[in-house]
Amino acid sequence: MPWLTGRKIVEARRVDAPEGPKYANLDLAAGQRIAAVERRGKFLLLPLVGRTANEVPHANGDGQDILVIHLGMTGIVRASPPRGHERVRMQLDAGTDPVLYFQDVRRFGRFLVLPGGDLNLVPTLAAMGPEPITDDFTVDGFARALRRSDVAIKTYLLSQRPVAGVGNIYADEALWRSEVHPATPARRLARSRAKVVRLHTAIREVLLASIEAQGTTLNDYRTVNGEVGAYLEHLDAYGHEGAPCRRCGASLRKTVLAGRGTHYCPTCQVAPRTPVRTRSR
DNA sequence: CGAGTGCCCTGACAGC
DNA sequence: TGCTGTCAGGGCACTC
Repeated sequence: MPWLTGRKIVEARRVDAPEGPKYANLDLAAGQRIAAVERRGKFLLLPLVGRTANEVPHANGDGQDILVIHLGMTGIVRASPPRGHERVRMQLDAGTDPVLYFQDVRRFGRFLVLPGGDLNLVPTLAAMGPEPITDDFTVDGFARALRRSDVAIKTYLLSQRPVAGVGNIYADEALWRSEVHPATPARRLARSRAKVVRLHTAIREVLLASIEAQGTTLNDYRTVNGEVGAYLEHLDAYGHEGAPCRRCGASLRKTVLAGRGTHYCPTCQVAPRTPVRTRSR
C-alpha cells in the first residue's frame, strides 16, 4: 500500500464491526497523516503524525500514534467498496483512491490505533521476536529464545515470540524441512545446536520461497494485484496428510497441536521421547 | 506466571 | 433440495 504514505486521514470509522479492542481508538486517526507503511510479523504498522501528545492524555504518550492493521484469516484492504463484511471505512484526503475499505468476512482481523505507539495494547506485538528475513534473526538469539520455554516447538513458533511472522502453514513446512517433530519441547530442541541451525535455516528458506511465489492462497488470500499466491504448489507437508513424504516416502500424518491442524512425517520428523499430546476439537 | 483450553466468526463442504 | 454438523485458524481471555 505505498500509495498511503503521506496521505492525510480525514476520518476512520467502524462500519459493520463491534466496539472493542480490535477496533480501538479509531477516532484518534482523524486529522493525522500516514508517515509510513511498515510491517511487524503479520501486523501492518502505519505510524501517524499530526497529533501532539498533550492533545489527548494517555499512559505511554511519548511516541507517535500507530495505526495497526491485522488481516487475520480473511481481511483485505481495498480501494473499492466491498460486497458485505465491511468493518472499517477510512476517508483520505482528496486524490486517487480517496477511501480505504477494510473488509473482513470472519472478523479475525483488527484495525486500531495505538495511542502514543504503545505496543503493550497488543500483547503479541509487545513480545514479538525478530524479523526472520533480517540479520536480527540469529541462530544464537533463536537458541536463547527456545531455552525459555518447554512448550511444543510448533506452539512456540505460533506464539511469535522466538521469531515473527510464522503461521500455521509455514510452521509445518519449516518443521518438515528441518526434520523436527512439531511436539518437541522447545528447550529440548535447543539442546541440539545442529537442529536449531536447521530449523533457523528452514524458517528463512520457507518464508523467502513463499515470498518469491507471492504467498499461499488456500481460499481467500490475494496479492495486491488480486492474484492468487502460488506457494500452495510448493507445500511439502501442509494439507498433504496421507500422501507420501517427498523425502522418505512414508505416509504423512495429521494431528492437532495448539488447536491447529498439524502435518508431519512420522518417520523423518523424529518424535520426542515424551508422548505426543493431542486433543480433540 | 507458565501452560493448556476454548472462543470468536463465516463460508465451504460432507452427509443424509 | 435443504438441513445439520464439521472444519478452517490468529490471537487472546480464561483457568489451573
